[in-house]
Amino acid sequence: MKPEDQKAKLTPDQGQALFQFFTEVGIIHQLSSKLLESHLPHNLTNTHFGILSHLSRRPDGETPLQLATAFQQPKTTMTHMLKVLEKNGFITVGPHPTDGRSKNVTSTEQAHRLLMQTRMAMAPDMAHLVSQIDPDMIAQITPHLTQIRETLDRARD
Amino acid sequence: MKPEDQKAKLTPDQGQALFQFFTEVGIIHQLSSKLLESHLPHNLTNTHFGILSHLSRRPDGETPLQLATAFQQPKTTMTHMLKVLEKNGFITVGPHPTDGRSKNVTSTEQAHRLLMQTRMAMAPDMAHLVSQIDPDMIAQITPHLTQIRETLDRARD
DNA sequence: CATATTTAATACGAAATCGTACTATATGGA
DNA sequence: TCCATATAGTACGATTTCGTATTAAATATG
Repeated sequence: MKPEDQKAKLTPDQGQALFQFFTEVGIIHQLSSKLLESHLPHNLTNTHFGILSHLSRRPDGETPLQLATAFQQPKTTMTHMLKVLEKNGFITVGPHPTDGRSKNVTSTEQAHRLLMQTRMAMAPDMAHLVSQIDPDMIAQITPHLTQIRETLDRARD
Repeated sequence: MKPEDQKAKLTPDQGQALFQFFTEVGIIHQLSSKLLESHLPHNLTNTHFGILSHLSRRPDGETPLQLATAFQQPKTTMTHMLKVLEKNGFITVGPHPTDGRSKNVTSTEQAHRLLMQTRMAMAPDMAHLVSQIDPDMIAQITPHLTQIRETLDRARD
């Protein structure tokens, strides 16, 4: 093998390490989702909560398609999720101000209350985790995760 | 507030940081799952692949319940997934040698071929990621993730 | 300005998820 | 041994997921 070999090469160890990494990420995701959902009304998921949280930071609202892409969900799945949130009074769905094909989704006061309430309810769990995990370590790791996420995102061609 | 205050306290910043961390983990999980699934037969998921991979390291097989707990899935979901894997010839489900209530699940030669093939197919993607991410960083982070995963796991009471 | 193409959302149906209830087997006392 | 209780798996049904096809509105092109 010449050094001018261009192709990026993957050693078995590196492949192994990446798989290991993704496996841990997957399990953490599942466990943390369950932890969150244990404090939510039983028909609401992690993603529902994420949508409400996202909308709370955007008072002008978002379109269903924006939400679908933000949360990596198929449009049709988002349609259904929004129907659930609307039926439970956490969002209002109105006409889009400038695009007649679209809709405008905003969160309600009730959603705001749910967010506060849920964060309250999770505080003890979070405190427990922080007592076991070392928040500095989290703070150090997160930017790296962000970078990995961005790379994965760009790689989705 | 006296110093002998016992309760673990959570600063808003720490809560914020944890949420941020879990959010990144969730997105990475989704993106990496999609990446893997793009190289799998279209009716197989991340979890199916995980099951086959898990079984390939256990020639004596596992019970459905062991698999369900290993992959954080409800028993009934596992029943369905195994039915799919069996119908596609990736596993065989036989009687349990010592427990009449249970079953014994083993992976087939065809599953072995699928695993090899899929890892092959993913190699270029993985190599691309490694070229952008720095494998040492992954190697450094993963043990911390493992620790967090274990903590979360213990915390599920 | 007419019309072809693209885009946002949904209707619909097939499949997957998962909680509840049930069956069959195992196990731990009396 | 007999029976109470626990455990492994599944049947079933309500809900969710998501791909395909459809509708309606926007945009581009001539």
